[in-house]
Amino acid sequence: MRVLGNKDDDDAAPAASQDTASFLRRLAGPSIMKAGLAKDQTEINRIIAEASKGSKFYENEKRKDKELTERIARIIKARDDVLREADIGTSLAKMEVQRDLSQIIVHVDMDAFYASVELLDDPSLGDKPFAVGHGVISTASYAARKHGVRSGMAEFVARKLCPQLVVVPCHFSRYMELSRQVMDIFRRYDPTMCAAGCDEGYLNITPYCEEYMLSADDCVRGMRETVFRETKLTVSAGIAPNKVLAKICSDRNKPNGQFALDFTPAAVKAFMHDLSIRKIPGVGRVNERLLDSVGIQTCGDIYTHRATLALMDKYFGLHFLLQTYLGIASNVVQPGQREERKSIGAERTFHTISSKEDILRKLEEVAAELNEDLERTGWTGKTVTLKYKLDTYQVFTRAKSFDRWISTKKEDLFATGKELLLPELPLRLRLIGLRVMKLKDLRVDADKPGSIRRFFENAGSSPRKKRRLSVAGQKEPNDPDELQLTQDGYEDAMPGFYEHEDLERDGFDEADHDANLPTSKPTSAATEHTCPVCARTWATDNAGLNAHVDYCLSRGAIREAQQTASGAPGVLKPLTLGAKVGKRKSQYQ
DNA sequence: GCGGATCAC
DNA sequence: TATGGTGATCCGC
Repeated sequence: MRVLGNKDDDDAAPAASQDTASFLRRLAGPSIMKAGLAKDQTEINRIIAEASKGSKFYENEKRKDKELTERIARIIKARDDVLREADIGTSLAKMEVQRDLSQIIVHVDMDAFYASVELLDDPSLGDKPFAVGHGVISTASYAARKHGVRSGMAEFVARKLCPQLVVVPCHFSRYMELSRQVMDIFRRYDPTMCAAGCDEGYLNITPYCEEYMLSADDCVRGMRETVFRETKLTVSAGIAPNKVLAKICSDRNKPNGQFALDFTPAAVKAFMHDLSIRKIPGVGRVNERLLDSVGIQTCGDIYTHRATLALMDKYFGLHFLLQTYLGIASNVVQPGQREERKSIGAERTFHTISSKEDILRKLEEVAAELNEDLERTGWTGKTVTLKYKLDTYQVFTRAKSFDRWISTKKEDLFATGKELLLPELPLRLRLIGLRVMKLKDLRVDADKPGSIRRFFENAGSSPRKKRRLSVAGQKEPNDPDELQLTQDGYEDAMPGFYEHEDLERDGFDEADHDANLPTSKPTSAATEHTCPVCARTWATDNAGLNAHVDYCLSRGAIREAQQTASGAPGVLKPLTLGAKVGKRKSQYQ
């Protein structure tokens, strides 16, 4: 870099040099920025420099400017070193080479599953806004969603949003029964399909389409029609070259629709470019905020801010984000295996208790439940973890490991839990749980994967694939040069208390934030709607309304509803820097 | 190995 | 008045 005042150079007119310009500004003094609009500050600076030239003061200023210039150069070099090290261009090129478009992956997702089953069993629910759950909403009917009712929402909040809401209790055995029926249909199209919870799954329909000379779209349409014909349940589907894309696509034309991505790199990248980062599995509310803090809202922004991300790899996980930017992920579909289970536990929420007797009674109940589950499913383990939640909702865990397989007897589980809990007292508790980890399978002849019995036995578990193609003598799986696109993910989680959010078709996903405001243009079937949360009215369709309601709710409207209801101030959870984005083995590698 | 935190379903 | 249960993974220590 050039610095003003090289001996040979004094009479040159280096006005074009950035460094020179900055030195002239420096020389002009620290108050220059406050000087307001001088008529020609550059000319003034030149005159000042001319007047000072040769003085000790001038030489000292020149030295300090040189040092600053060098300091900046070191910083820039450090940045460039990091970027060179990260070598994003090469990384992207390597990833691109590994892109596999040969497999047709489908994500199938039942529409408002629990609610649809309830409607099936009680047609009188008709078009009424209703929800399934108790205390907390498991699933809202589409009519209820129009009022802003969402899964995971407290029932009292839901009633505030929709006073005429009908809430029916869960009938898990019915859901499991229909889930099994539907999964059996899916398996006709891919025998090794992977159930992901009771209401969704991943299929590889490449062999099926080939055998029956079907397009992917026709195959999936037929599959969805079959499900409806045999169960009267509707299912939405996404068709794409990998699981992450398929999952995002299945949300696109919900309910009772399907969406196929073109199987070309250009189409995939275009699809990703404007997609909200929040749509990426693994990016939840926290990571969304963290990424937003460095200017990333869409997957396209990943590339825009790649330098920042390279510098902050430790916090964000550059590899994961670059894969996301390119729309590259695993396309391996296979059923979850029993031996992949990592832990088994039981926990219960109750009204706040604080007496030692009450607390120990609850602990004992939880120990009894866990004992049942362990014995029924044939597991033991080496580590017992106690979990408790204070009446402030803060959660704590305490663990104890043994050098032997533990007894799964209720009394022994209770004793270990007690040992962990007593030192913590006194406490005001609203939840107690026990979990056993480092499992040992007591059933040597485990049921075959995909069997009905296995499905029910595993209820509540969510085994995830670790490393799929780890064949002895093969390439080291962690070789950074070897992109592991064969890594599996989204293995079958079993039914949770409620199904995940499933929004209606949107036109919201890839829109920017402004598009979530009532000023956004309606797509089709636009009529006058009023947001149940912010009370604004505008012309939109159901999808637009839902998108807006989600936006509203995500901006703290739930808290407001609570305050209105309880008169108590909402509690903002602190933002913490937790696990970095991605690096989820189940998804990418 | 432990505890906190995040995420999915 | 009032907000779930099960399981996985990652990080820092």
